[in-house]
Amino acid sequence: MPELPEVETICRGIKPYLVGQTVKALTIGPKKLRWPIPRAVLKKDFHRQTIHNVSRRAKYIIIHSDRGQLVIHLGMSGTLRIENPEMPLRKHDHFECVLSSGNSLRFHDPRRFGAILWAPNQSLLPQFSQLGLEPFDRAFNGHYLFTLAQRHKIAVKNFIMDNKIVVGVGNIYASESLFAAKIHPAQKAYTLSLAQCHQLCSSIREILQRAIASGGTTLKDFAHHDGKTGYFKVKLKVYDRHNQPCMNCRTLIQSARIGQRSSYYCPTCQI
DNA sequence: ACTGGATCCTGATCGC
DNA sequence: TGCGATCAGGATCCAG
Repeated sequence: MPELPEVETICRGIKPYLVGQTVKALTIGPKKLRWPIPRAVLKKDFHRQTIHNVSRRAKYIIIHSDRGQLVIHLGMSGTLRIENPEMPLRKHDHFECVLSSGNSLRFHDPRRFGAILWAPNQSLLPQFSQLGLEPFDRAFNGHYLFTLAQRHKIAVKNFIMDNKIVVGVGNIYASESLFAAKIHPAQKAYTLSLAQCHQLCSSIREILQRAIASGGTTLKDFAHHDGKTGYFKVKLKVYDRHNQPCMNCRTLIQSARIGQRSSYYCPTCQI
């Protein structure tokens, strides 16, 4: 479910509840997520640690302690909640971390595509080793995209969704960014001009930034929300708008499968 | 080295 | 109302 803006929003939302807290208890469910939860090492190394920061890399949420980092990925259906540990765990709650404040952090994920990992200090998770640039990194610019695009024959939509190129662009914001940049999603990456790459880069940044800003406004009551915490509705211009009029030119929005994912575009605005 | 397809799961929705 | 088919916002793995 969550794309980068949602993950960033959740990160900011849980941070004040976690920083400075000590891990008083861990409850780890029996089911494996994308990978098994490293129960033994978490009980040994994360239990009783103090959390001193919460950050994000790509769509991973990183909870920093002295001995290492708890790394959380929400997959397609994962959510995090701050709750009273007295409340019973719900179906599909796979992980709970009780804090010294009396709150608990709970990870809920029906589809179990998410992940909970442990990264000891001075180690690099394999999941992180191949990641491309953050979209807000200064090095992520038109030249960077243009250079990489030369080597790729895939559709530009798949290109910008490739984590080795740039992280955090999921299926929704890929469609939205390409609409903003007026680029057809099926255009082959290597045929992009430098100008298109510049445009695409700034569109991606702008779309994600706007989504984060809109998520920020819903942050206030983070701990009091239910499972929908952290999600927000952004005005999407093409995604899920098949056969609805383009907001620029009124042409009907088309949908197509590109790389096995549904894609939406305006056949008039996006050449 | 790059590419497309299969794959891990559950739940919501839709047509019959 | 019930039932099967289809689809879902992610990311990895593998054969070619």
